[in-house]
Amino acid sequence: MQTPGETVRGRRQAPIKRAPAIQVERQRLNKRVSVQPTPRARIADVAREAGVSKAAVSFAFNTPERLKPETAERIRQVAMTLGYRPHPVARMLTAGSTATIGILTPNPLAQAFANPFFALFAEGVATVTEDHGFGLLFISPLHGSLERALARAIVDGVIVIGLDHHHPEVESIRRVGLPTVLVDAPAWPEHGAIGVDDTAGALAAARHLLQLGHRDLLILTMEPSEAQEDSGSVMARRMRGYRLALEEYEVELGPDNVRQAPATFEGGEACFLRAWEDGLRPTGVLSMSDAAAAGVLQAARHLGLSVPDDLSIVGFDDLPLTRFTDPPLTTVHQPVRRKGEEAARMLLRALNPEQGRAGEHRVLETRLVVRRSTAPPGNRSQEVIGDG
Amino acid sequence: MQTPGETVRGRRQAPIKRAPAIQVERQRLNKRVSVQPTPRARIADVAREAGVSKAAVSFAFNTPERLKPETAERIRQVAMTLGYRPHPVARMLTAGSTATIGILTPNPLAQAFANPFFALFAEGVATVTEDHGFGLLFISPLHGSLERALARAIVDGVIVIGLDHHHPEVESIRRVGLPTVLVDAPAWPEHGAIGVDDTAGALAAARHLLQLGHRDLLILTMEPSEAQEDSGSVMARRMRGYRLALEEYEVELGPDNVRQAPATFEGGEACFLRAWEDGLRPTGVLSMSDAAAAGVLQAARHLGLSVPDDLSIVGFDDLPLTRFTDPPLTTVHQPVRRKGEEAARMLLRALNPEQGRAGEHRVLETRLVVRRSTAPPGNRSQEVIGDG
DNA sequence: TACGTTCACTAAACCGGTTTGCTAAACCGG
DNA sequence: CCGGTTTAGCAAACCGGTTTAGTGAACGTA
Repeated sequence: MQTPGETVRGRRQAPIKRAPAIQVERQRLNKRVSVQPTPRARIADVAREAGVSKAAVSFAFNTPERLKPETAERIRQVAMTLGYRPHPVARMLTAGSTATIGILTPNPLAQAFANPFFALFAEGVATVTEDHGFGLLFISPLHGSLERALARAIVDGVIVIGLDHHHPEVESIRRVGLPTVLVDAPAWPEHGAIGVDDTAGALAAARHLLQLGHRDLLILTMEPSEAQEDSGSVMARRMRGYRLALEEYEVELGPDNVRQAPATFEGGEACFLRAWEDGLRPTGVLSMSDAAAAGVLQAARHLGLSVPDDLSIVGFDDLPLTRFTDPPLTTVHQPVRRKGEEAARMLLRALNPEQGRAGEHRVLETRLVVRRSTAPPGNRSQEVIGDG
Repeated sequence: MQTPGETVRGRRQAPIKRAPAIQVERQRLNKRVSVQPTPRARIADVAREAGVSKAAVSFAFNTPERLKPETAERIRQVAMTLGYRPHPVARMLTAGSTATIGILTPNPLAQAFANPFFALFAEGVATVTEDHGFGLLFISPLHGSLERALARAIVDGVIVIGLDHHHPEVESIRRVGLPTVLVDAPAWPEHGAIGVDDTAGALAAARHLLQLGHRDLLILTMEPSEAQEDSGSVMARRMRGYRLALEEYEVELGPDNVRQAPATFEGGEACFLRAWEDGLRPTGVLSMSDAAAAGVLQAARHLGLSVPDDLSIVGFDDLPLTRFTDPPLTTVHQPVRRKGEEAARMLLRALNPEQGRAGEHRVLETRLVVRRSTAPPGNRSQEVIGDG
């Protein structure tokens, strides 16, 4: 009852331990069994089959010039019929590099992808990495733990987006010592970083509305809200821009007038509707994301408000979709795709230490793009809360 | 001159071969040198430092109950101070699984991400994979070769999207024997597959326009165009739906009236403008993607055409953005996100062969969603080409 | 005191490749 | 026919972990 092959007692992970050899043996005998999930051919199988050493097989693929042409050809032939492909993991172990870089986000991926901003950023990153032959792995918290996800991640380096000081994960990232580029995050001496001038952009956005005559504003911030006023996060920097403008115009902001909404269509829509129910009647909305701004547009339509006559809206990001909304959205432009490209380039540079300094720190520009979602305040819902 | 350690002659890949040990040694002596890119601590370093065997270190992390609690603690302590994290690649090599699944697309990633459809699909996939603790790797052609990209890819299985019979890569995917789920592709006996009823959706879309009275239609197909009429690809199936409706209404389609455009905003916009320049004056547009349809909307605005009075447009996909366009887009709904979820679930099932059959084949439903981009044809640009 | 267990840990094999050092045979000129 | 150089290919070490089989000490028991 206890065949020598019966040593299989490992956990479910590797139910066939020594078995593959036998499998392949059998498979070779009667053409193709393949009821099982096809035990992969290993280099040793190819070697045996071709009557050469493992080294020769390796050479055949990597440095064929070390072999007699016909030998190399024969080996490749055998490999093909066995359906052999070098096990990428094993290969990487000796190569020392994974040819993959990671994009790390503190939010669940489902949420990240719901904001077109993320896809656009990824597009930028992908352009560069693809060009250099790198794969792209998305790293997000697994079962709530970013740390665990990071430990599993098979990458040569990571691009971290949306992580501020308050995430305890920064420390663990730092500890593993993976080459890193931080995007939209507080600078970090030993790593590269890239961001945009959030404060200036927000300042311009707020000034625009104030200049038009708006005095009752609603501000929509983004998801992770803790410690808004601290200088670390994107949100904090944008908030500062808004506040600066408000101070210039000596406009007070009610505590209820700063609200947090996920940077998604639904998030913005729901948030504005709730504000409306709470009795707020702003004439202008400053949203930290275009996605949420588009949602507000939707909510306004739903409430029978005309944009921009009854309500002005300014977004942030200048995503492609802003040109399609009804009306086209006034927003703060930031070079999202380029941010992705630059981040990727910085990281690739950090991977080849000799060719460039790590620890670079770049800030790209923002600028206000005025479209048709903003206008001087109308006189419809003006007096409802007029406290000025 | 030739120290024994001077064997370093390998390619740039591993410039420090035997060096790390020395490095770490030095680092241990004078606190922290770290001018170099921080040579990672290996399990042997931790073992030496803690005065135990490699096995013990491994146990400390994976099966601490096999160690005396204080030993485990001490080891973990040492590991922490050395900044040790188990090399994920090495770990995977023995584990036999990578805890990562791949999404494979035949287009460059930059292009894929430019179509919101892709992000939405990825969102669906991510929801499921994340839940099961799997990472997500995007695989796209590296330097033009999908095959090479696939060979490098460190995944337990792949979800293939947008690959039809005409891509020679299918054969190579098949050969490596990776668990696979095909999305929107012709079924394939040994693998799972999932798609939607494209033909029915397209049929409904075309019927809708024809029923409204449109007789002069422009059809926008998607990127890879070869062999459109063959039944394999999504495009072919949708085309069949369109043609079926046209036959029902006995409407002829000029050869110029089927045009190919990338499934992006810009693609649709440029394509319609070109058609217009070529003298085409359709009253209705059938687009195989919402992205291109939104582009057409843009182009129409640019040309001073009012939608739907002068031009009716029907998209495909029912992406979230269709609700924000001006006017909201009539389109064929397909459950994109759910398609991603189901594909992921099928693949995960295929990875645990015992718990479910592979080779499943599902077809989800489509349905027409009428919004405000379609109406009976006006009478403005009617007679320009009126040949009926 | 001898023996069987359990405990706590180690040595060595292994995962599947790549790379190094070496050798046997072929080649080559004198 | 001999010494030196190439050529073609092999054996073994290695990458950095995990896992198995095994060992010595401590403990309990008769």
